[in-house]
Amino acid sequence: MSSSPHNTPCELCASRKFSMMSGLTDTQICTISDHKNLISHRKGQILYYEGTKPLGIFCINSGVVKVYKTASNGKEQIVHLAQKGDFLGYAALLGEENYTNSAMIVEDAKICFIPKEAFLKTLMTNSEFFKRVTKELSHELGVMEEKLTDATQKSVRERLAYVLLHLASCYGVEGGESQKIDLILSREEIAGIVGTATESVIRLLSEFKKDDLIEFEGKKIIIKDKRGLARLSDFYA
Amino acid sequence: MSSSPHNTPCELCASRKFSMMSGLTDTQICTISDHKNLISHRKGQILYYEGTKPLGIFCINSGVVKVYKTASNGKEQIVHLAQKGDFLGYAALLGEENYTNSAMIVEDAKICFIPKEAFLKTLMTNSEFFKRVTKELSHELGVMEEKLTDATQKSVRERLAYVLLHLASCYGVEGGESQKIDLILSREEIAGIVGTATESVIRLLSEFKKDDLIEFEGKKIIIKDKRGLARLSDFYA
DNA sequence: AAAAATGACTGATTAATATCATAAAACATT
DNA sequence: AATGTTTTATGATATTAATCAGTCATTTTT
Repeated sequence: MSSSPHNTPCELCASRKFSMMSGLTDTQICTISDHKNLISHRKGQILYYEGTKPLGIFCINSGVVKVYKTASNGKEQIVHLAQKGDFLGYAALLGEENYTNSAMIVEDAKICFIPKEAFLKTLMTNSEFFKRVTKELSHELGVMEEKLTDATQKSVRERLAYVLLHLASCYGVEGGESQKIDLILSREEIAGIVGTATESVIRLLSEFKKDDLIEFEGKKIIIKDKRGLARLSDFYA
Repeated sequence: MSSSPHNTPCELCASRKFSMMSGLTDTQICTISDHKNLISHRKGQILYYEGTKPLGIFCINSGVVKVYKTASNGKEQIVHLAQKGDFLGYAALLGEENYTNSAMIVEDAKICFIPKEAFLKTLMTNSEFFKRVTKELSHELGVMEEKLTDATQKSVRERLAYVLLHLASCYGVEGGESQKIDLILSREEIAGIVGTATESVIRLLSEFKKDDLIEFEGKKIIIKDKRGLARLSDFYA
């Protein structure tokens, strides 16, 4: 970790428009802006560990972070992939408990750390912000329930197809017919998102490639047939 | 549904001490108390459907409610079993979206309906209450992430063993050595909690019974060997 | 009480997926 | 370039759990 010489105020931050702070007035976010601290992180670095005490929250300026839980068999279940504008660690803070998951940098990132006090003060004095955070939290809960339902009721093939489409919608860059997922994930990480064994992901990706649904460009995946994958991702479609 | 003649104010409600309203002063909850409406529900009745617009929240006075999602294959995934003191439907309200799940009465219940306006007003004017709701929401998110991890990384046997222990901790009544789960759930509902097929639950319960881990008393399950089940519920124990 | 419907259970079979083993490829290090 | 290391890939096998089919038991309806 190295502290950046530049510490752009939130008011001028380019990733703000993607975040829960978009639309708030400059004065409303000044407490946060004054106390935050931008830090650069390299791939593989850990933001925080499950079980430890949260001291503040993280706001992603650039890069990608995986939020995951380590199961008792040692495998990682990735519960969320966070990118620019996303806040991390606020649930543990608001839940007044230790982190229930860990966070690791997947793609080199610039991340602001906002100390607990500054964050909570802003929440308490700015009900608009508090409402947004709560709204986000509520939404995340619904998303997680959906993931749970998919995990128990859909096959690995369906889930993988869905994950690819979802990744494309979040990290996709257009290329005519096809769409490239502009994010490098290992097969093991994809398995961690889907919730399956690495070998299963490898096999299914090969199958998808054979069926002309996807192709590979270096380590990145290109979606060639969105409709085909969508069909695969649903039960009866 | 029949409106109860008695509409105990929240201040005097016996289930309050289990709820997010415990510890709040009487004046703090008066807006809610003045606007709530107690209704009796019978087993099988629906509180709300996934996809519909929330008009308020529910506070359970007695009885049990299953909160579930219907998967594309038609099966139910039960995401939560709610009992006295639990609030339902607030995530949809705070997330400003339609219900992302449905709720059905599992055991005859008395439930207060608190209109959206009264609930939101109380939240906005009582930051202590707002904090509690947010705390609960954050906690639920962590719980759901844990369930997702279990669903993808643990076997059906492990999950069922865990579910039984969890049910015992929530609905258990002591009986010397053993502990009775004082709640009638169909095999299909247990399958919906675990996230598996009904037949698998039936088979595994028979197995658990054969191994003297549990026994049946009518429709209820008695935990005979808590430690044994705990051992089964973990990966390497 | 008889008939129908539902829920619990059992067995057989199939399908999906994890696991184990090993090889090839890619990448990093010296 | 040679080496070690990690990641990806593939094959064989084992295991788990779903599905299908059918019986028995219990409630509900007629």
